[in-house]
Amino acid sequence: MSTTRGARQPTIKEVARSAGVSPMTVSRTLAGGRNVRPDLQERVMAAVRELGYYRNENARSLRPGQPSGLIGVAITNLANPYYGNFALGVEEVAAEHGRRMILGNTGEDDARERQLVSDFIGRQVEGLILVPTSGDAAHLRPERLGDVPLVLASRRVLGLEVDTVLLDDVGGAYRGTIALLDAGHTRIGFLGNRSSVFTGERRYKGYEQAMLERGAPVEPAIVARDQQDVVSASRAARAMLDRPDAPTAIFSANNRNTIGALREIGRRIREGLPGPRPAVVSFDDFELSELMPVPVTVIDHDARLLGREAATLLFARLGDGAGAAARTVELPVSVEHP
Amino acid sequence: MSTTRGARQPTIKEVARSAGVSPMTVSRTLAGGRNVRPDLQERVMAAVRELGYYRNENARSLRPGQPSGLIGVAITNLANPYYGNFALGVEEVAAEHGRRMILGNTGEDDARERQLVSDFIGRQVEGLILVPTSGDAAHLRPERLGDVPLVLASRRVLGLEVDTVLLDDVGGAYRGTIALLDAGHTRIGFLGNRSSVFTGERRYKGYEQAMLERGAPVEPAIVARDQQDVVSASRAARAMLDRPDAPTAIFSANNRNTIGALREIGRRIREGLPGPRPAVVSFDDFELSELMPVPVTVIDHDARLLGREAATLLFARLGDGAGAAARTVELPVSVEHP
DNA sequence: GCACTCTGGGGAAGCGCTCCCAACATTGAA
DNA sequence: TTCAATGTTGGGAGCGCTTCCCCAGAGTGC
Repeated sequence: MSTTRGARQPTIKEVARSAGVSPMTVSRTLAGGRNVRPDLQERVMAAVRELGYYRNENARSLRPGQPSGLIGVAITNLANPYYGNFALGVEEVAAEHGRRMILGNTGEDDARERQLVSDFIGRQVEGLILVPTSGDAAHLRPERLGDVPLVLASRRVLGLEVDTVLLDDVGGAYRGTIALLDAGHTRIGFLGNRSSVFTGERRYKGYEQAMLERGAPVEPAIVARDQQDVVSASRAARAMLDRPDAPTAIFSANNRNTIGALREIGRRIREGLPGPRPAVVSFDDFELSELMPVPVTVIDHDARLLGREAATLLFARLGDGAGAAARTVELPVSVEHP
Repeated sequence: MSTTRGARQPTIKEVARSAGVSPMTVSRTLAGGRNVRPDLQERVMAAVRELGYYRNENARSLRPGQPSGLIGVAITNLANPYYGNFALGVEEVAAEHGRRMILGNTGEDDARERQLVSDFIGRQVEGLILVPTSGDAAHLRPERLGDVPLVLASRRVLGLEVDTVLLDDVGGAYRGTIALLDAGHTRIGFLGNRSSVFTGERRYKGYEQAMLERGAPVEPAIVARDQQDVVSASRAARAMLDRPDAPTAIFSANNRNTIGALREIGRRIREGLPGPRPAVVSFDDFELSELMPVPVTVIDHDARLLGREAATLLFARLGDGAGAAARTVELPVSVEHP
């Protein structure tokens, strides 16, 4: 009852004494019970229950060759439901392999990423899964990581030849833009991440490709590529729609920009402002898109699947595929019309 | 260059040999460098960089009294952005205290929760933060947890006297319902979790209290309390709205039920079905609520803050407040009219 | 009856690290 | 010059666990 601090966790020795056997027998029992008489096993298990014993996994993994059972995962923004789903996918596959996940949030800060990776390795993780920030990546080079395999998700890092899981960003953005063009739009605005963000660049490329192919103008005045959050996205959409030659459609390269754009469009409708009510294509799904006051085409993809795929690549490398060449998996996206 | 498996991480001994000092000097240098000559420190750091050495945190925490630097966090649903934000809040505070977070997802499964807790303790976490599932909680009793402090978030566990962070569920639900009644509604439907879910029960209580107080009828036919996901919520809303005496307003006890209800309402509007277009009060915020075709009042609260608060309670207990009585913090919610 | 194998069990060592203590060097004061 | 105090370094031990090795005893085949 008294939860006095320092009532240390019981050790294997105390279990052994309580069960009247040697520590070795306890260890063997907990390891599955090979070559231990059933009656002794039961005495051991009773002592374990009695004392509330938990095997010290850290001490266990100290022994070389003994895996730690941990996977280090660093994502850029836990508050984004997309990455929450991603982490969930990783966690599912990790659990299937009996591994636990240590999760860190980088917030797009590469100093924080370095710190996380270093801590992960210090904790003897068996592998790393990262949504990399766009900064310097010296700490991800194989000679720094030693033995620990790395899988990148969502984004690639220049000059780093490792397993990677990507979306079909270019193709999805292309097809989404084509959908707008097919609907008769020619002035199509672009909202997206800055070009140093891998997906931002790729999705812009898809947009640009479609526009050029159809001879539609890519006008700098209606291309905004520096919004990372909803507020700045809203502002960018406002500036665009305030112009006399406002676009009649908007391509948004990610969830945050979509929400920002729709907020601004909603405001204009509520306040009865003049000007177009632009159609929207959104890379990334969001809930209730069908209830929006303007038609929204969604370029949908499955974050959880992305996480599962990343974890699958990692465990493949932890298994047989140790020395194999780096693989890149590109997951398809679907364009869903309103 | 060759990443042969088994190119083991370098140890403190190798660093010592490379720097021409004893392992002790390396250890001291890494611990801050007290009582180590600056020139030796530099030689050590150079060797560390050269070899790509990472201190083995597991071995380090083996020594009794040495903290592991880990906090175990288990939440019920990572895919829910609400819990993603919660985890983010925990992570922030943990990072401020130099701790890392191990995150697990229970999926409302208490067997999984047991397993996670047991693994966390095996990894010598310094503390636990849990959004508990509603099942059996024997594994959370202090005699099972020994030394490891526990903080519950969002939900309480019957008969467990531990630090807890809650929302003002009852008050929020009460005020949200009152808002509907004030607007003239009397037939107000209820969508929520089953009553074994702590928040589900509390929020129903707030609704009921407001209804009874104003003499409005609480009719079983328009009270649905068993939806955990969007699809079943949608179905429940449909059944309710298909009735000849359909409610003119709906109180939704959480995000999932809100989304489901609005999907159904949107469908009815699009398809031009007859019947009321009910006003909605939603416990839990969601993005773009201002763009909905029916007025939505939001009972808003800050998941990230909830996480921060939970972590703060935990670190208080890890610090001075070791023996203090269990505390409960109830965070306020705000009712935001459309 | 004997040598052999097989099973169940214990002891010793050591994983990487840090605490404790001893040894030595250096300094300032007496 | 001597002594004590302080600063700097290294050696030994042990954290909890498991792998390797060995031993006792039972069973087996001849």
